[in-house]
Parts: sequence; structure tokens; C-alpha cells
Amino acid sequence: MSTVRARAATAIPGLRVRRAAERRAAIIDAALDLFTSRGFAATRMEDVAAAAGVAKGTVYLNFTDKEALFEGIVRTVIGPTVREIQAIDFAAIPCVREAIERVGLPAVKDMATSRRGDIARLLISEGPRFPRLAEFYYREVVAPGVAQMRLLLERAVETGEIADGRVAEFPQLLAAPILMAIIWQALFQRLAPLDIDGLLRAQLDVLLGRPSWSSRGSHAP
Amino acid sequence: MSTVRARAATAIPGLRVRRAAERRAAIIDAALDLFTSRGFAATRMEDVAAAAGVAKGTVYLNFTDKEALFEGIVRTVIGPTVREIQAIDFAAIPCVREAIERVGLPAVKDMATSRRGDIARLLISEGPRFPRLAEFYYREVVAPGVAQMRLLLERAVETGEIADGRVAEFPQLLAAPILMAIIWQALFQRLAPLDIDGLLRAQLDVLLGRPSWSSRGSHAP
Amino acid sequence: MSTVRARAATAIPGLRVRRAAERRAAIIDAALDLFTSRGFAATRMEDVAAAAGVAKGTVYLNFTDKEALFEGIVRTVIGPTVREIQAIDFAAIPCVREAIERVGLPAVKDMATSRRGDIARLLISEGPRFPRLAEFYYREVVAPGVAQMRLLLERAVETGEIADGRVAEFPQLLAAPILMAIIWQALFQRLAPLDIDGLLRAQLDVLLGRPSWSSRGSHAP
Amino acid sequence: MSTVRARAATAIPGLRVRRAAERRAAIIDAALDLFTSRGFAATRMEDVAAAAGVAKGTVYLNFTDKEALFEGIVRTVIGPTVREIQAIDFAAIPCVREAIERVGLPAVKDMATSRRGDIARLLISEGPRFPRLAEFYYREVVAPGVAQMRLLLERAVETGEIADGRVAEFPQLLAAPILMAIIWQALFQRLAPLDIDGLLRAQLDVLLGRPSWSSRGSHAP
DNA sequence: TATGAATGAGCGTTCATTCAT
DNA sequence: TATGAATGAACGCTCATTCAT
Repeated sequence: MSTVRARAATAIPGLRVRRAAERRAAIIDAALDLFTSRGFAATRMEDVAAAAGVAKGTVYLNFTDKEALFEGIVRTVIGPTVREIQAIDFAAIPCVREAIERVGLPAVKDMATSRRGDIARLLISEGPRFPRLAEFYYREVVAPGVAQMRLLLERAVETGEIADGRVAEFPQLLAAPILMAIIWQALFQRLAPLDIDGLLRAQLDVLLGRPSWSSRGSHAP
Repeated sequence: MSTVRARAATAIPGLRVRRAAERRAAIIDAALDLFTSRGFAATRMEDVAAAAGVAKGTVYLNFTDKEALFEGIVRTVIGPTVREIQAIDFAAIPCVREAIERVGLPAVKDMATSRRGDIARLLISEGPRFPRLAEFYYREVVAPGVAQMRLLLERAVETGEIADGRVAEFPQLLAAPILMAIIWQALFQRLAPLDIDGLLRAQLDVLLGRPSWSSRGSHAP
Repeated sequence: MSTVRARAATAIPGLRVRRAAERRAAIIDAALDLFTSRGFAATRMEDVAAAAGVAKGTVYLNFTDKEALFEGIVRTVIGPTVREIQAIDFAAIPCVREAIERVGLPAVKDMATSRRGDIARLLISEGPRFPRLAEFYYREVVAPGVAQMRLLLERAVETGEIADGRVAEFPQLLAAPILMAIIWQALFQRLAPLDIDGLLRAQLDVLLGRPSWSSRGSHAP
Repeated sequence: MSTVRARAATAIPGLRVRRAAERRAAIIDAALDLFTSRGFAATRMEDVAAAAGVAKGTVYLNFTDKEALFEGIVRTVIGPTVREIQAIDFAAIPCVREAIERVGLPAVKDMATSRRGDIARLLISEGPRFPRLAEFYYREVVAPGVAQMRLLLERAVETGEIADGRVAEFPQLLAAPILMAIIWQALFQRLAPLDIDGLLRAQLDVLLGRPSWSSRGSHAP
């Protein structure tokens, strides 16, 4: 999954620049892996370097600090996420439930399984010791995410999918099962694997009611 | 002289025994505080000793290791929890919603605010590096907790509070908002405090329907 | 010259305390040796520890820092010097020249040869980078020393040994050859050893006139 | 293309040669500044390069080593000094005191204030670690300087300005106040500025007697 | 020739753990 | 049993030096 490097100079961006970018990417890649699996404190800079295929000093050419490396990871990985979240337009959705199942669920499963989930877990673990990062994450990911989820719930109230308008005051309810899934996977996967898909659908069921068109069981009259 | 003291100690759980137990308790107390606020790696054994009012060496008389100390904390704090959880008998509950609001919510809020929440957060952070502990926690807390929640949901199906029986297959839905609350508090309290009570009630609303007897909103005819 | 240690506990000051003091002394001793011969930056803390016969960490039990160790050395070695300097009473000296030859010269030669000279040279080298230390040295050694030398010269004016009173305005003239000796020894001893004694006496000759009682050359009529 | 440029370079000491010489000069200049103010060890090659306006690698095109750079500085700065010192002809001086005041004092003050003083201080600091350099400095500066001063003092004996011929055996007495001035300035200027001019004149006063022509104090009959 | 990204040996400092008292 | 001085492995970071461009 990691290591890029090599690859001959192709053309425009200049060989040096290209290589530098690749190195930086490799370092972030390696560091994310290690921070995620061992935690921030238990990860040695030397291991990051080795995993990225560079020398110890090279890491410091890209990041002033171990902390800066941590920040760099979060910012880099989170960057695209923010834009994706904010790009979604819920205005004209006819059926919220359908929209979520079609668009949201895959994204969420990606979240729970991929890098982005790792970042979330990392932040849960180390956030209290990196308030600046927690704030950054809140501003860039959590706040916009919550805002969008609120819009979604409000739309669901409009379409009649949600009866009780007060639920829209707690968009966190939409995120809670995702969080649960991320953490459960990290801690108990070996012991008792969780049916993430089922969990998320079940929460949608209780929030929005069961859809007639759902791919899962239909009650014929 | 040492003979005298030794004999005295064996007579009843005399002074020395009590002192030893108190010491151990003080160490666990101090360590939990520090592990929670600084994390496992960033907590120095010397600080634990100082905070507990004992000498560095004394910690090692009680726990062979820093890891053993960590385990000791978790086991000690969790111990009572398990028994409490398993002591509850949901068999004859007439109204699940009421039972939860009366008994569960206070317990949960205690969880999100107290030691027990700290332990949970600590385990979320350090669990991946202490698989044995994660397993212990699963066996002693999570598994029984999930089992009890499943019973509760099944009872709710019986009483008709839950229409869709499949929800009972995901007791995690009952715990998800609690987890969300614990983590949100730890990371974003300063930035955007969360109405924990509201969040938990809202989830109960969507799971069990809004109660007529609830102290909040009443439907006048 | 270094290493003390061992020696069984004798009595009162408590074995632990005694040992600790000896260790500290050994560290200062070793560090002075090394700083003097290699300079501050080129001396490794590990070498200091090894030369003092202790482990690396032990140095840090006594001095928070490499800088603190440097300061500790200077203060410790300088301490007695100050008191000695200020204890001298020039008030009733009948012949300044004689007083200097009897008391001053031996002290000065000790200075140029011993630890105290090393400290001076060390401060000349590293002083600009340790302004606080330079100030400390000025306040504790240089200023009182200059003051005493001024008194001495003024007394010489009174006794008629010095004709031109304005010389007393520059007590540094008394110290200049000492400084020269210290530095010459450090740099050029191998290449061209300097007759320190002769140098100092010659300066006294020009400052105070040649004494009739001097052990060297007598003026036959 | 490279051929053309190379040929142009060999024609006359053309652009590239000049540029190279300038670069070298700039590097030495920068390095002297930095070595003087921070010391040898604390000066980074990168800083030298930056201060000289060249890239890090360029420094290594001119000096194989950090040590070689140090040597280069000393040799370059000292070079002219030696020739100047040895060019002076004391043979026909009518009045040594006057000669010193007219020629020597300005030179000395320049010494205590300028580059050359910096070099001296640098050598006092780092000399013990660079024996080869100390030897070079001794051979090129100190030995000829001492020789010239000895000549000067012997001339003063001839002119009758010095009564006691034995003083001429210690030419260092002439240099001692200069040394004192250089070091005092470096360490204690902030705390207690020294009247360098006065100090040097005072030493001349005691060595050679007060001059009648001196601009200071005149003995009216 | 000039550049500056890359290297990796080296050092200051920390801290879990031991053990003489 | 309790202490805390002593230990030394480990790690973050620096910087002299190299070399592909």
C-alpha cells in the first residue's frame, strides 16, 4: 500500500520536484500506517523513515517535528474529505433514505475501513494531547459534516420521512453508528466481527422508517 | 522486632494490610488520572508515584510493570461494573422506555462523565496496543453489556414498544450515542458542548417511540 | 586527579549523602578536565559520565543540563577563590612589592597552573556564548579582584613605590601578565615555554621598581 | 557551450576566475564572522553558506572540510599581518615611545577591535583543539611579533628610555595589555567597558617613562 | 562549476526498572 | 516493606558531508 518512488522522470513537473512530492507522500503513508497501528508515542521516527524508504534525516526535511508530521498526515488525508462533504447538494433530494443508501452508505463503509477511519481513530486517541489538531479536525471535518447531516435530516422532515422534527437537532445520531463501527472494528474485530452494513441500515430504519424499495426483504401483501 | 510486627499484621487485616491496600488504591487512582489525561506512553511512573504519595519503588512492589499497572487499573475499575450490569433483571419490566429513563440514563451519564468513561476512552486509545486488555474488556464489559441490551430490546419488542424485531439484532445502537457522547466530550467540549441528555433521549425516541409519560413534551388532547 | 568514590562510610554525614557528594565532585572534576581540554561543545556528556565513573543518567541527577553542568563547575571551582581574594587585607602592608612577591606570586603561579587557570581559559573561550556565566564570573571574581588590586596599587602610591598615581587607575596592568601566562601556556607551551615567574617579576619591576631585597640580582655599588 | 565558457575563463583572469575568488572571499568573510560570534562548533556550514550567499555544496568546493575552512580563515586573515609586522624597521628610531604611540597604538587598537582581534580570540578558544593551527599562528604571527617587540625594547635600552635591560627579555609585557584588552572587551564590555587607550598608554608609561611631548599631561616648570 | 536534497553517524536527554539501604 | 539514587537502553533531532542534477 505504501512506497511509491522510483519511476523515471516523465516530463513537466521537473524530476526533483516529482521525487520530492513522492517522498513526502511515502512518508505520510508510512507514518499514518505506524501511528495508526502503534500510536503516536510508540512510533519511532526512524521506523517511519525506514517504512517510507528514506533516511532518518529526510523525514525532517519535510516535517520540522514529530508533531508536525502528525499534523501533516491529518491535514493531507483530511483535505479531500472536506471538499467531498461540502460538495454534496441535498436540496432537491426526493427520498432521503434512498439518497443515503445510494450515496452515503458506500462512503461511510469506505470511512470505516480506509485511511479516513484510521485518521478518525488516531484523533480520538491523540486528540486530547493535540488540542490544535482537534480544533482543526472539528473545523474542517466535524462541523461541516454535522451541518450537512442536519440539512439532510431537515430535508427528511420535509419529505415526511421523519415525523418528529426534534431529531434533526441531533445530527450526531446519524454519525454515532459510524463511530461505533470504526471503534468496534479496531478493538473487537477479532473477537466478534460486526455487521457494519446491517448496523447502519438498522439505524436508518429507526430514523427514517423502513423503505418499501429496499433491496432487503419486502413484505408482499 | 520484625517478628512482632509481622505477627500483628497477620492477626486481623491490621494496620499494615490496610495501609498496603490503601497504597494500592492510591496508586491506581493516580495512574488512572494520569493515563487518562496524558495517555499511557506520556505518563511517567515517577509521576504516578508522586501523585499517589509513594516512592517510585513502591509502585513496583504492587505492579511488576507499567503494563501491569495499566491492566490493574482496568481490572479494578471495571470489576464492579460487570457485576452491576449483570445484576439487572429485565424480565418483568412493563415499559422499557420508562425503565431506561429511570435506571439507564443516570448510569449512562455517570459513565460519560466519570472514571468509567475515562477507562473506555483509554481503552479506545490504547486498546490496539494491548490486545489482551481489549479482550479482557470485551469479555468482562462489552459482551455482557451487549447481551443485556439485547435482552432489553427483545423485551421492548414483547411490550410492543419496538415494532421491527430486527432492531434487537443490533444492541450496539443503544450504545452508539453513549460512545459518541464520551468521545465528543473528550475532543470537542471546548469548541461545541454537546447536550448529552438530549442526544440520548432522542435516540430513545427513534428507537422506542416518544413516551406519553415523559417529563418533556406532552400531547394535550 | 579525578575519581574519588569507594571509601567506606565513616560516620556522621550519612553514607548516602557522602556518596552523593563524592559523585557530584567526581562529575565536576571529570567535566572540568574534559571541558578544558576539548571545549564545551566537543565534550560529550557520555564521556563526562565515563570519566567520573558513573552512568550517563547520573550526571543528569546532579545537573539538569549540559549548561547547568558548566555553570556548576565554574561556581564550584570559583567559590573558594572569591573568599580568598576578599580575605586579604592590604591596609597595613609596609612594602607592596614584598607583599606581592611573598603572597601574590605563589597564588598567581597556582592560578596559571591549576584548575583555576583552566576555569579562566574556559571562560575566555565559552564566555561570549554564556553571558550569564560571564557576568557571574565578573561579579564573583573579576570585580573583587580588580578592586583588591586597585587597593594594592593605591597602597603602593602611599608607600612611594609607585610614583605616577595614574597607574592605580589600571589595576588590569597587574593582571595582564597573568592572563598572558595562562594563555601562552595553553597554546604555545610545547613550542616555546614561557618563564612565567620571570615575566611576572619583570612586570613588577616596571610597575614598582626593582627591590633591593629581591632574591635576584643585587646592585653592587 | 561548456568549451566556449572554459576557454573564455582561461584567457585572462576573467569573469569566472574573479567570481571564484570573490566567492572564496565571501565564504571566508562569513565564516570568520560566525566562528567569532558563535564559536567553531556552534557554527553550521549551512549558515556559513547562507551568509556568504552561496549554496552549501559550494563551500566544499573551496574547503575540503570544516577544519580546512577554519585553517583557511586564519591563514588568509593572518597573511598580510605577518608581512606588515616584519616590514617595520626599528633600526633608526630616535624615540621608541614616540614610535610606538605614532605607529603602534593605532595598529593595536585596530587589532583589539577588528578582524585580527577576532582571529586572536578565536585561536585562544579553539587553539588547543587545533594544534597545527596554533603552531602556524605561533610561527607566522607570534614568533615574528615577539622578535620585533624584542628589537623595539632593545632599541629603547639603547636610547636610554629603558633603564633595566632585563625587561627586554620579556617582550610579552608589551603584548600583555593588548591581550587583556581583547579579552576584556569580549567578555565584560557590557558590564564594565575598559579604556583601552588609557590601559595601553599606562603600560607604556611604566615601561618607558612618561613622554614630555605626550599630548596628555605636560610638566610645566 | 554550483546546487541543495539526501544521508546517517552522533549526541543530549528521558525514563522504566533495579537494588542497596 | 519502602525508598529513591543509580542505571543504561532508547529516541528525537542535528548537521557535516556527499552526489545526482
